Amino acid sequence: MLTKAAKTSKMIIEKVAPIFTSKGYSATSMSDITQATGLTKGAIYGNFENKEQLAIAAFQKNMNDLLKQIAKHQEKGKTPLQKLYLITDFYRHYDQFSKHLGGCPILNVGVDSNNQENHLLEHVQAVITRTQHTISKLVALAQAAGEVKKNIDGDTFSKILYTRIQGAVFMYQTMGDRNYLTEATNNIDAIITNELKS
Amino acid sequence: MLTKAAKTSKMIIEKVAPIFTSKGYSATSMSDITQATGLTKGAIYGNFENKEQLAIAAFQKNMNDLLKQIAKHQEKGKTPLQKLYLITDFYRHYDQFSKHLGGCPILNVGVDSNNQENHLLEHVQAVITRTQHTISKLVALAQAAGEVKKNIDGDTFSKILYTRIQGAVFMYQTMGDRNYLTEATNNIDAIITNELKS
DNA sequence: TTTTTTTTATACCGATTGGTATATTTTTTT
DNA sequence: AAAAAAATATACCAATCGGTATAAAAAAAA
Repeated sequence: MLTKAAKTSKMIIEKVAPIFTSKGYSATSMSDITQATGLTKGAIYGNFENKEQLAIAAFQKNMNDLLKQIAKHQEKGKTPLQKLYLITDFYRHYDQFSKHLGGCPILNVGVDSNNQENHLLEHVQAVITRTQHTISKLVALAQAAGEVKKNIDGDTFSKILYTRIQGAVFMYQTMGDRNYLTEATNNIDAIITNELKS
Repeated sequence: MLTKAAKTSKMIIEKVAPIFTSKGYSATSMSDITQATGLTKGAIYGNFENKEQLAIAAFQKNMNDLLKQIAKHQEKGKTPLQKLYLITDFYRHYDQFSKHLGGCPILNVGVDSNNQENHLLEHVQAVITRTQHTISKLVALAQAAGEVKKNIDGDTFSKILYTRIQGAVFMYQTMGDRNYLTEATNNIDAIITNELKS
């Protein structure tokens, strides 16, 4: 069973995560946090060391949600190649998912924490590296299964894919036009079909 | 001749612009501004209505610098197609240029001002729209000159180009790896050569 | 050069910032 | 149910926030 403290911490993180993601670290105040949780500062600081640690916990919660959802979305695919298509398919409808996260945490926290004194950037970098690695391994599996050409470099492809998706996410968010997501994901699918597929 | 006031305003903007771009609106304080300019708050508020107006002026200064530099870089090209290649070439070395702007103002201010109460986002959107239009017109000129296939849609291409570049800029900034810029620009050049060129 | 206007510095404003000591309440353990 | 432990609320802290009234200084106009 979860202790009372653990439950409260979880509740705080859930309420606060979308605020940090949408407003950014600096623009999110402790009073935003007490207001959103219905708790006082004493309670918040009883559960978290300081604002930064809370922001890190919130980011990790977002990452957990995101990566879990991507993994779940891939379950529908049977072969590695199908799973690859399902990653782009996840981002095709990323507007719906990111909405309840308060925007894309990778993009928002990545930009927000750059040139800042907090340690959030390192966490963002770790997730990006990890995700690219996942895609790269998927390509390797697809190659082993004979679905993808052997001369394709998985690392290079995963970087291109990730870069293009994040570009589309940025454009979607700042222009408010989800067509950027559909255009980019459709285009990546075409690349997979035309250039990767054996 | 420039009046004293105009000179001071210009100086303030120049000193302050990279701070706003790198730290973001909310994390940039008035004391950051007085410190960077060597002036007091009285002088700042004598030249600018408030913090937001100063941030807008700083953003517009950055945009002026950026668009002017892109235009200048294109001068080396004689034909519309050559100018198109020179746009991607500018972003190939965008790390050097953006450094003295405090990062990419489009990316940083675009993300930072999302879900915020200030009016910066609208300015970012206007610049993006304008830039995409410039690229689109360049494609039309290249088509008129017989350099680019007639069936290419300039608007679609400019969106793809811009989205990919901003994705690369984001990845460069948050991963600290300028390879993302070279990879993306090389790849776009390949698309121009293989798919656009007639 | 004197007067007028503009620009800047000083000193302040109330509000809010992140954070904490302590008392009270609520859980958990016994 | 009583005692011990943990979690929360209250009240506070100094520092800083963005912003302003006013007086001194500097520039522009006369």
